Amino acid sequence: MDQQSTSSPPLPMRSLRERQREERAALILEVAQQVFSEKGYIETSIDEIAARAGIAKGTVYLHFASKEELVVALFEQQFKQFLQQIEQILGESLPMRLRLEHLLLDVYTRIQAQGNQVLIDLNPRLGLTTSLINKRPDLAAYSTQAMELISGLISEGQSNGELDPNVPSMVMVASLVNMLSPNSYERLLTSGQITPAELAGYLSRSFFPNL
Amino acid sequence: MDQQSTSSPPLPMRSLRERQREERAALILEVAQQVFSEKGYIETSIDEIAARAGIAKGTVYLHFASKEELVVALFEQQFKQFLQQIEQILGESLPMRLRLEHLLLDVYTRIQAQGNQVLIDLNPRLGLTTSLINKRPDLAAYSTQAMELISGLISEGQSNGELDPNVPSMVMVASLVNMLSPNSYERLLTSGQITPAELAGYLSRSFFPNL
Amino acid sequence: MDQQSTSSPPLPMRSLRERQREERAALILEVAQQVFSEKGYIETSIDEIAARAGIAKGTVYLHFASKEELVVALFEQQFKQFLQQIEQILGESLPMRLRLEHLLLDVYTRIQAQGNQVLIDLNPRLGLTTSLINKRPDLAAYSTQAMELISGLISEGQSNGELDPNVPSMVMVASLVNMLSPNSYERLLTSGQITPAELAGYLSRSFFPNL
Amino acid sequence: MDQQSTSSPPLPMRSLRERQREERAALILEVAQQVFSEKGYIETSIDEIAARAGIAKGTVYLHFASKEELVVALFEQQFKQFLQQIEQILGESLPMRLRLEHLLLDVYTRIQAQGNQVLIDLNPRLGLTTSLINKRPDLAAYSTQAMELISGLISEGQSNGELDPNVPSMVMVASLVNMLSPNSYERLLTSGQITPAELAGYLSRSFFPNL
DNA sequence: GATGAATGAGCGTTCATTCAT
DNA sequence: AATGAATGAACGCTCATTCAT
Repeated sequence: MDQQSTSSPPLPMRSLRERQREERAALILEVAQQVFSEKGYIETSIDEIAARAGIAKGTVYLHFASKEELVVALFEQQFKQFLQQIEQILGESLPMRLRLEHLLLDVYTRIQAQGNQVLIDLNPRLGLTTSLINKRPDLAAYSTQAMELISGLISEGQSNGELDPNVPSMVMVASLVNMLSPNSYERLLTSGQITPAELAGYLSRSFFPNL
Repeated sequence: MDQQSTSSPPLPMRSLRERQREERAALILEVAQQVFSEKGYIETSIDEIAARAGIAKGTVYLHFASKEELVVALFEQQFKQFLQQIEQILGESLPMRLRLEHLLLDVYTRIQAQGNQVLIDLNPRLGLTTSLINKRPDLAAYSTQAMELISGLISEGQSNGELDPNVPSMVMVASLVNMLSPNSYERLLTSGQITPAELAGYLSRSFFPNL
Repeated sequence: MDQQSTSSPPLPMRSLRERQREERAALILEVAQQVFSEKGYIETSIDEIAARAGIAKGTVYLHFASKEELVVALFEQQFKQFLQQIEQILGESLPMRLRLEHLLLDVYTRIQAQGNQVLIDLNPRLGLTTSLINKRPDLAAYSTQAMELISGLISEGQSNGELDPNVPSMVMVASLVNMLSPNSYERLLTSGQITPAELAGYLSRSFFPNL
Repeated sequence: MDQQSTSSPPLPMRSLRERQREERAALILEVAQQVFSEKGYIETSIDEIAARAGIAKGTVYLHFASKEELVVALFEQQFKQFLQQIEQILGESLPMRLRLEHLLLDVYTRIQAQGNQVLIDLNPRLGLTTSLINKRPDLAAYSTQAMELISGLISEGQSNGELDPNVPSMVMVASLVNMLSPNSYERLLTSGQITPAELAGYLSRSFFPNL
């Protein structure tokens, strides 16, 4: 009666299981994100992630082979989302300045809402150590891709006169990236001293002094 | 009669031992700086610091009461140097813009030479955890002092027209601090893509768009 | 529908695990008692307890949060047993002398069988340090309770003429407590030179010289 | 002038040095006694002994080969004193009861003045562990010698009718030894609830119920 | 002889990972 | 699949002992 598993349609069964599996993985990632943000990579224990997710410690290992794999999966998921966001915003048919401002606004809004989750640069705020980063050079590809998107935007701005062509684009890119993985900005935002829109506006102006 | 019998100066003896002591402490700090920079606070073991310094583990504890005291001593030493540097540069009788440029140049030169050691804000790059920082609220005083110096510079620039008074000074301070505890800039500098002077010049210009 | 699917009793499962858990804890306590008795608190290492129990060091910490908690748990377990024993014996409807003799007999029988485990007074034989004892003033309550029980017995004996009312009761209590946390008596017993019954009889007689 | 050491009379020189040496050793023993009494053997560090004696740590090792040798020397010194004291008191031409009372009075007076220093039985109060004691079986000889002295006294009392001959002498010896390495008695004395003379009197009476 | 800096074995404790159930 | 008890390597720190000065 209860052992009929092999004969009935395996597909729905499978996909149900698979869906459940994915939900579990997503839950773990979500909880992991929170705990990593709060405590940093090293001080976060698998125990705490499991406890907050309401599952057993061993279950985490059914989905992620190690703590390192877990943080890498999290990084990839978030970076992919971030890349999509950049691509979408940069693809809008707006003047370059407005697209930049949109991007900053978006990032800062999220930071104010839930702390910095952008993880650009394998966000050092997470306490990711150089040694871990060195173990996964493949992850640099994401960073590169983001840099290229931003580079393209900068170049575009320099060709059409919106940006000063005398500043090397790599400096502009670096400045922008710095604005996106912010240290001191975060404090301004989370302390409520300034709104994301205001901050985005002011910083955008420093990119477009003449506008 | 029986106490000053040797007639030779007892001071050199003392100062020799003391000098050796200080050299040891300096060596430990130097090695600790390196390892903390490479691996972050938590992943750095006293064992490794001792091994790299060529001394025994116990010897570290003759100079620093705990790992925490070690990192705090390191932070204080570096921050004091940094504050002196800021004070000296900001006190020069130069237009505000040149003093700013000088400060950036100085910081970037050091970063290029030896990696970021400025540690502004209990540099999260070291992986210093919130819990550690909360245990030593006294250290926040250093940060405050630096912020005030920078704040003063910004205000001065806004009053004499060198800086745009319409941007809130706290945003300008945050931008400047961000430039001083640099994420992406570091890569540009250590990879040799740009010189400190160039970078300082370009970034300064973003503060003074009209000059 | 989906939760009680297995139809078999979930309780046995639970209680099985719980039983195993308790057995482990009991095993650890038992081994700890032995090692503490042999070496004293400070010289006993968790490593040795684990090794003798045939488990890993970490496993000890699944049951007791720290070495201190372990010794406290051991103390409480034994003192509770001891208090129950005193209360039961003192509650018997026998002449005071016989109850006293019964108590001594009981204690000495246990000492002969397994060494002194009474731990009265946070037994200094364990090498429990003053600093540890000071950290847990709550444990003094056990001692107080035992002293009060014994005090009551002595007072009773003095009122009904079984004991000499001219000796201050505190001296009698101290003498009796000394008999219960015995130094030299232990040697007599464990060396087999005397039986518990004989020792109890003789000592009882020194309390009741006229009977 | 100051290098005439080899030609002049070496004897006084030697004995001076020797006397100084012995004074140093005595000082160390004295301080060690204090610290061991306060903290127990294991929690006492050579560092603290040296510091309290006002000498360098290494100097302790010029006089005692190890921490264990130090505590053994201390034990021997004190036990020898104690044996002398027993011998002297027991040799007095007094009725046995008064000699016993004298002995108890003497021991309790010292306990009240400075805590228990008798160290009988390698006093477990010092936290001396069985393992240490087992390493030095030779020390048992002191204990044996004291037991024999006390045994003689007891036998004498039993032959001349002062003590009940029906109680085996070993029980009486054990009781007496228990009184001399006192646990609960110490509290009575140091808290001032009773004087040494009173305590000695009451306990003596329990040995001589009919007097 | 005296010093005290240096040593390094050893301890209590944590936690990523494994595995029997 | 899910559990969570068990594991054991690794860490921060202590302190008896040694040894260059």
